[in-house]
Amino acid sequence: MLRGEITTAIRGAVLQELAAVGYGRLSIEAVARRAGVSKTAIYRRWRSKLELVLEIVSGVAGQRLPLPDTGDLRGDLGMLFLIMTKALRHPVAVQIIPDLLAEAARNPRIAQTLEQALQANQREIGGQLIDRAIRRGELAPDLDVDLAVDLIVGPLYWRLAVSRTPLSVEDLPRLAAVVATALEVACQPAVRTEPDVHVSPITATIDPIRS
Amino acid sequence: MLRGEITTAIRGAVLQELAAVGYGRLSIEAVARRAGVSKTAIYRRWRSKLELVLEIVSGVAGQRLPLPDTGDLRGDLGMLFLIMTKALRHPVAVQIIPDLLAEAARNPRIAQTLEQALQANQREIGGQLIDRAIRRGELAPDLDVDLAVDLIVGPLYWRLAVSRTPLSVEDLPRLAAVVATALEVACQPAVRTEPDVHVSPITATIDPIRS
DNA sequence: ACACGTCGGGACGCAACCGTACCGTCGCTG
DNA sequence: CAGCGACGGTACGGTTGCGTCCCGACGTGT
Repeated sequence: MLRGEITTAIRGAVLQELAAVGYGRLSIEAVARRAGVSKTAIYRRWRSKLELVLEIVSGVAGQRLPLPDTGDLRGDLGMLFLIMTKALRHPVAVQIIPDLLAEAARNPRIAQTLEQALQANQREIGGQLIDRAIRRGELAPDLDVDLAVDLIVGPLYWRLAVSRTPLSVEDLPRLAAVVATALEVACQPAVRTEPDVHVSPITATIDPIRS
Repeated sequence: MLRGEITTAIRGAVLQELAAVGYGRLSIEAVARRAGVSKTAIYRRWRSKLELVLEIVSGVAGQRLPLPDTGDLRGDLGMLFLIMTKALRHPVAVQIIPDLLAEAARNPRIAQTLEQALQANQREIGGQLIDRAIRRGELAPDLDVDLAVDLIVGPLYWRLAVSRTPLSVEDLPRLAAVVATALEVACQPAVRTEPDVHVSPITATIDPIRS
């Protein structure tokens, strides 16, 4: 039987090593060194570096966390942003995720695993959030979901994982409000560039809630 | 005197190798092999792998391209998105940029160089775009610039470099319109969650244009 | 208590890469 | 035309990591 404590030590070491040097430079020896374990212990558990990383990462990223229903789109968005911020504030996660995403562009198996773990999870959450809003009447049913996901995830991911400019938690509701408004407008193709609209798409979308 | 043709070959090989294996696995020998050049030729020109990459990347990324003034915010955004899309469609660029951004999180010198090259350039463009809109009266002068940049760059970067879902050029104007609306709303802290507003922030922001 | 099976640790051969020292060649200059 | 200086290419020792093999230790079942 494999000793669980050693398996755990390896998992932790992989994540730390992944954050420290990235997938490209990840070496089994370094993992073993960091975990205080022999290489054999690793090779006995995983066939290769790729499977090692895939199994561990999908294990960590695959855990689905439920998105509580706050009652309205802005609240749901704020909640989602809070969860995302919490996750991407972990120095290990914020280091690993962009690295693996970059690596996924060249390694199909990594891409596939991330798709199944992270993005499926996130798309489920995003879809959930959007579906709720549609059911509430906050968003149009024919909303472009891809565009909506980009609008929801893009700005916060950019800020936290790419730009890395400090972002306080108090800013999240504002971001949520702005993104919510953008989403409400996104399903109104009539908006365009004409400033002639007097009944704005926002009120037009919000109105059904009150009726 | 150093032979320019060899220097050029090295530059190209570095970019290709960077796209193929990433910064972490980039090896001088592989670059020399790909360029059809000896290692000495490289070491004679650059002290280390870091300086090699920094110099070449900043050379490529540092070229400032002007953002034409289309007359209104939506047009400017569409133009910016077109430029971004064009840049991020290059298979080499879309591979290198996320990789270096991930690497920048652990290597301060890379972070600094990217900041100076890419982000300074981009912030200049973004700032230019925002300044113009403010001067036109499309955006409020007290706009949160950081938030605005996140809203502008985030969605498209996410779509092109992370999610990598196909995105046709025809979708860009729609994205531009949505982002523009979001920006217009972003400076109206009164919006919030109350659906009681009858005069929507959009028309409130657009109105000054017509006056 | 003993024998067996399994696990972890260290060692080994092999390959890739680093950075450098040396050597032949080319072009410029007087 | 001859000499000099700088360039590019090859060869080398050292390091690191890969994947495997063998051995000692430990626990278990009878």
